Amino acid sequence: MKTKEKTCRSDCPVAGALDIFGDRWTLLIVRDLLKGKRRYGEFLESGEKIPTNILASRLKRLETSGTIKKVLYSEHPPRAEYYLTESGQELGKIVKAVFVWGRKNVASVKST
Amino acid sequence: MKTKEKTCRSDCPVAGALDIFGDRWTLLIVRDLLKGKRRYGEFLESGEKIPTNILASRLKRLETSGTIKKVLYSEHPPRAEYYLTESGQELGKIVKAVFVWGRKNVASVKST
DNA sequence: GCCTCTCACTTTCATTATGCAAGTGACAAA
DNA sequence: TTTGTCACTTGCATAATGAAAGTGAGAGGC
Repeated sequence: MKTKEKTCRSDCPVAGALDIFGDRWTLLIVRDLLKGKRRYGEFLESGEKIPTNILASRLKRLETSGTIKKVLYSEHPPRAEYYLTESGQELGKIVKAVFVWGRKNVASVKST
Repeated sequence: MKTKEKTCRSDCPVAGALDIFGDRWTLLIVRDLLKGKRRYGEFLESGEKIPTNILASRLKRLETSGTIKKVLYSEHPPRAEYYLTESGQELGKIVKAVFVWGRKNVASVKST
């Protein structure tokens, strides 16, 4: 019955996907996960310097959408590591394609 | 000499690419271009109802980055059509991958 | 026990971006 | 002359972003 949890912009899969990762930070987190980063503090260390509140909100959104999974490695104090789910791995392929595209087509990056 | 026009977030190609299309609208315009849409008014008709000022700013950014090209089909009054450049076509492949990912992994879209 | 430190966030708040609506300029048609 | 269309631009209220400080749950040293 409940097909949609909230009013969507459209029924287009591209729009739906962008509602999950259509911003300047989310795919950078996926990139870091592909690099093997697992913990909150590690994501903060990346060169782009994501603000802590943004990181927290994006991790939450990725988890809610089933793209990543939060796994506790300590109960007391609560400490967690983040992993890509299967759909997250598939999103990883897109991130790799974005990497290739950016290396070839972004002016400020082409000139290595 | 002038390697970067402005301070970038990092030298990562993914970050550079997201500075061009990392938002909730830009890839929808590319999607529409893939569908054969060419004119301003056509982009406005899409189901997501992009605001006119956002559309104008995104078209400008895509043109500046060399992803699309604006071609006048009338001088007086000035009327234009937009086309994907070569790098835009390559970005189109990513949009198609996003479509496939979204259809498979976005809850509000899966249930068709 | 007490103090300091780390990790993983949360909160605050000024700044920026978004998005709705109305306005503008250049014509074409009636 | 009036109306209409296309492609934007402008104004403004609201929402998102981002810098920085704060919080809570312990761990480790003395």
